[in-house]
Order: sequence, then C-alpha cells, then structure tokens
Amino acid sequence: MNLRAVKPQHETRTRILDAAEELFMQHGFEGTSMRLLTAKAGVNLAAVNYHFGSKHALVEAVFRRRLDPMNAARLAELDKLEAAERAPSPESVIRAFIAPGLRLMEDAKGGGRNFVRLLGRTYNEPNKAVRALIGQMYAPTMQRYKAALERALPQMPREELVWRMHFMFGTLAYTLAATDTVQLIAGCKPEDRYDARLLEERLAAFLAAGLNAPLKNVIRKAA
Amino acid sequence: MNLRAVKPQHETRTRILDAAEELFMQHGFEGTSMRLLTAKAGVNLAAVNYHFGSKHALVEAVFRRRLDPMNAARLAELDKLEAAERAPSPESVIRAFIAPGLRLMEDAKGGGRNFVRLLGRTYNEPNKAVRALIGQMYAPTMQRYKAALERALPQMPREELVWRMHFMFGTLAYTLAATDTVQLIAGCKPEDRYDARLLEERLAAFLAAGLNAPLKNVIRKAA
DNA sequence: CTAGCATTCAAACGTTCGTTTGAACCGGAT
DNA sequence: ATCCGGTTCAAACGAACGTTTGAATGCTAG
Repeated sequence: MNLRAVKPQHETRTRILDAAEELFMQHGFEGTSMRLLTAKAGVNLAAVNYHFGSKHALVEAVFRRRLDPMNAARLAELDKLEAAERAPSPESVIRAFIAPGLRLMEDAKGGGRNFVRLLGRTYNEPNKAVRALIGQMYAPTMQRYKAALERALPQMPREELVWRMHFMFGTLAYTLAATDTVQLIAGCKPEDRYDARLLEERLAAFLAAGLNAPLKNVIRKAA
Repeated sequence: MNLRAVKPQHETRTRILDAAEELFMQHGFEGTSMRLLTAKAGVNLAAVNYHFGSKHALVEAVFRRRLDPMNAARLAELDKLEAAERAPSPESVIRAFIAPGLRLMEDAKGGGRNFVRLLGRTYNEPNKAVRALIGQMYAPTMQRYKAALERALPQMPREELVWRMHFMFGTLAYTLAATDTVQLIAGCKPEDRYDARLLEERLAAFLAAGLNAPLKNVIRKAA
C-alpha cells in the first residue's frame, strides 16, 4: 500500500503542476483554462479538482513547490554567510539572495526556467489573492535580508534602504521574467541569456552599485 | 454639426477609457469584464463595441491615450538635453527618461496614477498581443535612449549596456507598479510614496550608480 | 474471489464571457 | 413636419469557463 506511493508517486499531480507552470507562464492564470491545462498534462479534466480542490489551490501548489525550497535556500545561504564572516558585505548579501533564483534558471528540463519567469511576472500580478499568497510566502525571507542589509549598510537611513531594496527586487523580477525586452533594446544573442553565472555577475555589479549609491542631500534631508 | 463635437466630445469614449484604466490596473485585462467596465463607466454594455470595436481595441486605445504623449515627452526632453550640452551625463539621460512617467503619478485626478501602475504591470503582461503592442509603441524611444547612453558611456561594452538598460527598465516598471511591496519590506508611510520629486531623486541615484558600476573582469572577458 | 478504496473518466451543470442585434432615441438639416 | 446619421438601449447569442456528478476502472488487502 505504501509501495504504490514510491513509484509513480502522485504522477498525475506532478504532470498537472508541470503543465500549469508552463501554461501559467505563457498565458497567465486567468488566461489558462482547465481544459487546455489538463489536455497539456494528458490527464482528465476533473483531475485538477480531484487532486487540488480548485484552480486557485492549484496556483498555490505551483508556487509552493518551488518557492518554499527557494526561500529556504536563500535563508541557508545567508546563514552560511553570517557564520563565515561577522559583517558580510552588501554585495555578498545580494548574491546570496539572487543566486537561488538564478540557479533555477539553469534547470535543464526547463521546469525551473518556466517557474522563474512565472515568478517574475507574478510580482506584479493584478489578482489580489495571488499577490497576498506570494507576499506571505516571502515575508520571513524579506525580514531576514532586510536585517542583514541594515547591518551591512549601517550608515544608510532605514527608509532609503527600504526603497533601494524595493528597486533591487524590481530589477530581479523583471530580469527573471523578461523574454523579449532585451531583444527590444538590441538584438542580443539569446544563447547567453540563460548563462546564469554571467547574469549573476552582471546583476550583482549593478545592484551592489545601486545599493551603495552616494546619498544626495535631498534624500538625506527627507530621512 | 461640428459644434457638437466641441462640448461633450465623445464623452462616452472618455468615460470608458477612464473606467478601463482603473479596472485594468486593479484586475488585469482578462480579469475585467465588459459588464463590470461599462457599469463603472455608467454606459451601456454595447458601448465599448460600438465605440472601439472590441475589447482588445479598447486595451490598445487605453495605452495609446497616455503612452504616445509620454514617449513624445521623453524624446522632447532628450532633444532639449542634447541641444543644451554636447555630451549629457548618464544621470541626466536617466532623468529625462523617468521624469515623464513620474509626472503622470502626480496627476491629481488619479487617472495618470492608475495608468502608471497599469503600465508597470503590463511590462510583464503574459498576453502576447498586448506585449507586442506596447513593444512597438516603445521601440523608437528605446532606440534613441540607447544611442544617447552609448554616447554617454563610450567605454562600456555594448552588450553590458543593453543589460544595464534592461535592469533599469525593470526597476522603473516595478517601482511604478508596486503598491504593496514597499510595505512588505517595511511599514513605510504611504503619504510620501507618491512624492514624485523625492522618488525621482531616489531612482536617479540608484540607477545612475548601477549604470556606472565598475566592470568586473568576468564581464569584460565575456564582451 | 471479492470487497474496498483511490483514481480516472465522459458528461453535464449553471454561470459568465465578449459580441451582435434591431428597435428606440435624439438633434440638426431639408 | 420629415428624414437622417449618430448614438443608446434591452435583450439575446453562442462559446467557453470552473466545477460537479456518478459510473467505470484498477489495485490491494482480506
């Protein structure tokens, strides 16, 4: 009875999650119908409601499958960093935050890449329920990183740091989600678009410089 | 016969566009039904199809009404800048780009604010038709600014600059669209969220530092 | 062999979607 | 007074939506 659970352990569930990941990325949540989704997954139309309960619960499951391990990895990298050195630099904190996301992009089978792009899109999801969902999934990680950056940048006004973290997440979200815009700016060879190592270097340099930008007087006064 | 066109010039059209702007921002395109939209606008259900032809054409009209003047303003500011000094600094080019968008945020009646948030969301719109639409609306402006930044940063590899512009648009898009995330990071007083002048300073400082970030060896080699 | 359980399946449910229709309405020109 | 183009209106259209149902299926345990 539990031998069954070993081999094809909820194979239908996995097929649904994989199909949902790709279709949600391509067409959005409301743009993906249950009929299209179940057809792509090769399962019966009723399977989603049987295994997940509802479409909304499926959305939640899609995020949970990847986001929980990703945020755990983020916290683990920060733990490791703070164990190694007492005062990690802003750039190393940034790298700890963006690395788990970029690592998903290198997933050869493509599932991780689909999810990463879906996630980037979802930061700006209009649907309030979805936004609340990922918001609560992120909250603990956010708090840890905020504290770490406050320690790394003690001279910066708290409010300015909040804004710069905000800018940072925007850059990351957009970079993960982007498919066309790089080509819009310039014909860019698509083969290195997914070189996560190179992208991490680019992102880390850009974000670290932005986070460390000199404080203008206008901002100093507002703080 | 053309006196009629002066007074309530297509008042129904305007009411529809205003309602669409707000509802698209709140619920997305697919999440906004024609019945909800026409009810909010106080017009008949058939009015959208009569005046615009289809829902998709309405989406296009919503963007055109604001985006065309905004991009025109961006080009005008760049013209002015390049007329005043032969080699504008990266930061002044950045300011020319972000200022028209931020100015819309200050629109007292709220329409501009709605649109700006809608626009930020739409950078990552799943719907391909919508993305293609705003892509072609942006293309000319993008090319001009890309050329201006290449002139302002002659030592930077072209490909690296493309990526940094990409990061820049991400930051801007996210900042415009964001409603909850700042509060997610920290309880931030919402009253200065829409102080466009202060926000421009914060953004310009962050983005200019990022654009000017020192080039790492890894990136230099990749170029 | 059979009883029990989790899963799959085809079919249908009621609702909501974007769009279309044809009549009613309304100023201004004839 | 009459006609007319532009506009609004209530009503209906067929299609697609998420979900539910109840019977069929396959496996496992007794």
